[in-house]
Amino acid sequence: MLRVTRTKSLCKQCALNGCNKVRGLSEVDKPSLIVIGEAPGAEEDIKGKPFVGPAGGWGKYGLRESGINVNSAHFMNVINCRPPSNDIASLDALDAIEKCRPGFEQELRELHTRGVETIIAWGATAMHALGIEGPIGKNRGSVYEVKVAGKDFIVVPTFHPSYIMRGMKKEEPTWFNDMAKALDIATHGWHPPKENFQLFPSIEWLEKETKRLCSMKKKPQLAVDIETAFGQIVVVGIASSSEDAFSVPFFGKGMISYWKNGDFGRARSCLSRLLSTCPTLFQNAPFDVSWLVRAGFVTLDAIDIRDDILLAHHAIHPELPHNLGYIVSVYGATPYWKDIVVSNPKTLMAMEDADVRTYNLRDAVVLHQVKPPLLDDLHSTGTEHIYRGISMKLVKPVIEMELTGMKLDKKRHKSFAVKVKRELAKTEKKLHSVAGIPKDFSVSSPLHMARLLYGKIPDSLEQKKADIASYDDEGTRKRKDTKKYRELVDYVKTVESIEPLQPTRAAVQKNWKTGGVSTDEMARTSIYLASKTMLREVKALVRPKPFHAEKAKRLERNIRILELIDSFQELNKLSTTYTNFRLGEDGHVHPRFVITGTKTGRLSSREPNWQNLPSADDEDKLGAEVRKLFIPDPGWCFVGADYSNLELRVLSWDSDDKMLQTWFAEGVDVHTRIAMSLTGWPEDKITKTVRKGAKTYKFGRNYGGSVEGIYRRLVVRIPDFPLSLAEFREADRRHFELMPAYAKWQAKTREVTLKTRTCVTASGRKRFFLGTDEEIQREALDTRIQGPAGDVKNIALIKFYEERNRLGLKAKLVSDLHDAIYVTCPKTEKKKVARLLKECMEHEVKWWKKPVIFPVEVAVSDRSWGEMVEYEVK
DNA sequence: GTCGTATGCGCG
DNA sequence: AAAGCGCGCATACGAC
Repeated sequence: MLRVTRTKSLCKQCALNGCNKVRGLSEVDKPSLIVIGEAPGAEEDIKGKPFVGPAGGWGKYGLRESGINVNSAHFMNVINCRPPSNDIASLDALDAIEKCRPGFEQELRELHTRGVETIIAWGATAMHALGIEGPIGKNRGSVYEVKVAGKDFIVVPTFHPSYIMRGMKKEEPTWFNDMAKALDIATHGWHPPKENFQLFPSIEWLEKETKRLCSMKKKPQLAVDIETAFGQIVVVGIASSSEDAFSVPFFGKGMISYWKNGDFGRARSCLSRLLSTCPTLFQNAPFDVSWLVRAGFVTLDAIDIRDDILLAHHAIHPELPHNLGYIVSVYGATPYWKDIVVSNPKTLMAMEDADVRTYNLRDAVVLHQVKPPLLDDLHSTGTEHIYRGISMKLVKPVIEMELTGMKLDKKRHKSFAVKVKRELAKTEKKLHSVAGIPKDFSVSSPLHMARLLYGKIPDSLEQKKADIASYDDEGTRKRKDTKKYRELVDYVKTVESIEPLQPTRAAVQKNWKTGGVSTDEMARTSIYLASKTMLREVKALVRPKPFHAEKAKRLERNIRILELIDSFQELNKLSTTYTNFRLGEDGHVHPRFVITGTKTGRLSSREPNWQNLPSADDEDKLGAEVRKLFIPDPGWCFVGADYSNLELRVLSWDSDDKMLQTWFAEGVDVHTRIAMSLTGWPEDKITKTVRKGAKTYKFGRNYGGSVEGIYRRLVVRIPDFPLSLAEFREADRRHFELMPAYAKWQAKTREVTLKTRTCVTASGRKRFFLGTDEEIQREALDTRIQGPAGDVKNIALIKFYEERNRLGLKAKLVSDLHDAIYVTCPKTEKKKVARLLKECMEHEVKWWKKPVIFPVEVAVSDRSWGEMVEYEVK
């Protein structure tokens, strides 16, 4: 046992004056590593031992989970005495850090002589005390060689256990990893990566190196990373191992060309040869490769994209962040380097060439570093087939979608924009003039809206008023002729001049997650419906009193305002989101599709998000125009196909629910059947409203919604839904009775999720949940449906890409809408492509040895995306 | 000014 | 006590 008393010489001058009450401690004479925290807490103070309180308990749990023998660690703090109310930032505590320093160093020296050199720093205080600057969030997981008290130590900073204890469970796996890394260093020693970088190649050197790499018998895998600025590739970094890398620069500081005269062409040939001869490795290949293809350095066909670190990490653990800095902090050895460059092109081009290229090559070599441990994890988690069989194969189809894009009908877009803006201005004017809403009222401001709906005064208003008052105080020297002052005054004036709706009878709706008031469409609709009811009641009075007329007037104002606000919201959304698209040189909009964008395996889309454009369902709405703005190239057309009821079919198949399966097999309308099963009514009694209600119910229930929660939303969305809550509960009971397999599937999913805190889909995707018990049950229910549905479509995307290549068709993939795929092709190919798309999408799935096919419906258009018409495939 | 968080809303 | 899931984007707002 080792117990270290720190020098007491400075204790008497220390503000805490505890005379190092809680001394560093290990159970053995020769500990294997050192764990440093901040300061003793209440419990430690009483017992006189470090890490015996709740945070200490969590810390030891973390150590054990990381494979560390708690008894072999030496526990110590930056200071040995408890700061008042545990406040490490207090002046007294800061004083103590200084006064305890000699003792802190003495303790580390003592340990060093015993051969202990590895330190886990729990939290920023310990990290800073060891001379490592910066925030813990960025530096955690990196390995630092530091000199303290004249001795060399290896430090791995990570989160303080109290941070994890306070509920940051999402960081827990990262925390374990960091500490396991420290254990590995304590056991096997620290071998920092070497960097053999060529930053300024001559053309001769580049050609020689290209020849050497490309003529090797076993072609080396090249890690590739690019930097871009002002629409140009500035440098391509290529790493042939975790230590050796070279730059292929094109521009230097200030966008000055790197190559002179004809050497650019020679450099370009080298790059082309490298990229089309050797297998490659990327962090986010869709980004880099689409740049490389557009720059003409390689074709999509020629490049062999063998691995992608981002995709691998996502397949292993979709919940975690996937940026390279994070992945390297867990799997790699290079200390955090991402502060070197900011994404701003101006700043990038102001940097020294050596700095930019070193950063770029570091991005490349670390890919080799982290690849082997990532492949191990893919193997041990059983997610290799997701990575190799789906994610990697999606890379090229996804790049193709981005490169293809869709042509924007400029003329139509212009008139659409004008129309939306005109309607918006009209609505706004009415809000001001007719409904008496102040001009500065912002529909997008929840604070304004809360004042209007509930008369709620924002909490921040008092502070703002106090601020204004402080301008009047003498001595503050605050000038009133400033923009800031005017804004304050205007803000208060606006909020106070909003006359709240009344009477409303609707209860204030709370946001259950944050406790704030709710001002969304549902809350507004509740008030709207209540106002309508009250108005009817007032109007129905046989002998109304004079104040009733006043009341009716106020209610009419409510109704008017809420109607106008809804149409304003709708138009505002259209105006801000869809009247300004960024176009490529080809006049196309080029959205990106992100393979790692979701936790379930769906794709996500961005810049712009192609997956949430208003659908063309409601012809009367202006939103229906948006998809019509996108047109095929001259002589080309669109072919699209969507799975019918994909998620519900996945559920019926995965749960083996005979009822649903029968309905699907018979080809009847399932939502009508569900409505019949809920109500017990015959088919002719199922109105559109009831069917809509049944659909809402089924979707909500599938994803873990409660009967009450679903009903609460349902009555607002479908005001004339005929069932009472009691009847709805009864319907729910009946529904589950009718579908015992579905009920069992849900129960089993919940049970397994709670027990394992993981979820495996039929398609073999895994999630390792980090949320609360309640959250993760709902997430698991959703993932088991959404995941396989996404993968059915992912596989179709891959199949189409491959088959199209095999057949040599001109058709190109355009878009992915979760349950639909859109393609563009010459009109002459329409028939072939329609058939091919249907065939590829209706592939047989054999997961869990239960073969199944999910049927699709095909549609085509020569005109626009918004005018697709059904197409019979022969 | 820039950033992160909250809120709301479009889609499946 | 109650809470449907998965996204991206626009705006507001407070902190730096």
